[in-house]
Amino acid sequence: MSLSSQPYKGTRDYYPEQKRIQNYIFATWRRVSERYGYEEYGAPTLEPLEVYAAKSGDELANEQTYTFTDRGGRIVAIRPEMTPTISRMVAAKRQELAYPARLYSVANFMRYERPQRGREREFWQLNVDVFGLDEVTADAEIISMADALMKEFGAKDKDFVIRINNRQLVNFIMVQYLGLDETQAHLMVKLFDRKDKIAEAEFNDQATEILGSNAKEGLAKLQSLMNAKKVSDLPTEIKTSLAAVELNEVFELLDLADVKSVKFDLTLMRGLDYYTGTVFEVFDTDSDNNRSVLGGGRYDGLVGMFGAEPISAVGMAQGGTTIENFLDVHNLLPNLASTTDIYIVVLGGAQKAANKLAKHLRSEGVNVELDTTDRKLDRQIKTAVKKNIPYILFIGDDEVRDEIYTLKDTASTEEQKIGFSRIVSLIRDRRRTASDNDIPDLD
RNA sequence: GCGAAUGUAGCUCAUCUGGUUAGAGCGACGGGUUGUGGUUCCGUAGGUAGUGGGUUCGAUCCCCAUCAUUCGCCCCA
Repeated sequence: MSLSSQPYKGTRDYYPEQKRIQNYIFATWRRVSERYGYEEYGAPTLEPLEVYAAKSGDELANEQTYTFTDRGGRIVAIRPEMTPTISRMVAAKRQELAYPARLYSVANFMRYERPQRGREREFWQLNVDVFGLDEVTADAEIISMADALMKEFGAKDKDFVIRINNRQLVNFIMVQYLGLDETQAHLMVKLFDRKDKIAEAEFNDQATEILGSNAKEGLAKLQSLMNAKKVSDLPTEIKTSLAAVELNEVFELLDLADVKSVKFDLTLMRGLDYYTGTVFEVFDTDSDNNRSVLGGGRYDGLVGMFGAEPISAVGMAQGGTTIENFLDVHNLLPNLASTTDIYIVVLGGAQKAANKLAKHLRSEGVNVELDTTDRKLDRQIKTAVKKNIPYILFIGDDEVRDEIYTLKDTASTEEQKIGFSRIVSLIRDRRRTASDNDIPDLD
């Protein structure tokens, strides 16, 4: 019997070509996070299941989590998200941390779901969170970072839109304005969430059903709500509520921060139950990839779940698969070269000298792959090209004698005769330019 | 968890309403022209048609099951 070479359902193998892309995404995540003064942390892949049960939402905790029972009878979950974990970590060290605590992580997660575009069972995610700030400046900072992150990936303002809402504003509208009871409010929230996916008539039908005896008045109110493009367009009794005032401040701060692609969207909910204030989501505006590529919000109650005094929190997360799809659709994926700088092609009987040269180059910090196969020249070159190695160095009898080598730029096919020390400085220069742009590009 | 489509060589696909040894391009590998690839010439290897059953004289083709992939729903990153 032979084993299947396919990866487990919903997971991916990262060969060097894919891993380069992933590394590029990770590097961009880290760079932007650190630019805003956030520091990286790590955490266990496993957590007790109950960490998720309370606040993540029933479906995520009960049906989408990989769980098993360990030998001590404990029910263990593979983390499906980071927010409960970082909240737990902050709660544990609440007395020692310096506030505001700005933290980020790049980590993998698993969810037991049906895989489809942009959604895998194992995925990697950036998590950025700030703890200990009650003020809306924190909300604005996180959303500004979301904008900066998209820009760092090369996106333009028109490529994405940041939809912003506030959970307390939604609550206020459901309870105070529409006068719904708990059950009705819950159903209405679900309906709001689905609004973009269904026709207007269907929305109205379902809204009528939920509203029951107040349908006529309620529908009229809903209509005026849906027409509001800005917070200030909302009916007076709503826009003077605390939540609306705060949301408006968030928009003002974003405007000051020059964040352009923002939009008030009363139907934006986000699925997770732990959000308590601002919620936002970055959507791709391209019709081929009309989906969320980043999301987040304020969740002031989660740290307090771990027995500590409550600590306010605002955070966001971006999935590696979704951003990769975004970059693909918008043609923003850079041409990423190998981490190997030079591939040495050996001619005639120069193998010994080539070995020595490789050793010298490596001792100067140059990444060198040496062809030891004695194959025909074109085969050796093909290997270097296929691996996307930026330079090919030829060494044969002439080169050994003169100590001047032929160095070929793989992408441009241009060649130069060059000595040892100049090769080293050339590679160093290239590395420096590459890290300035932070795109290890061939061009 | 629900619905739909798909599954033939490493990849992209053929195989004309079931009919003898399943083909092509690209790729891989080897060699030639004796120091230059992505746009040379010659050659070689590689498929129990996802898997398991069934119908039939005969199945890549029809039926059932199962696995996988893709696209939706649910949910969400």
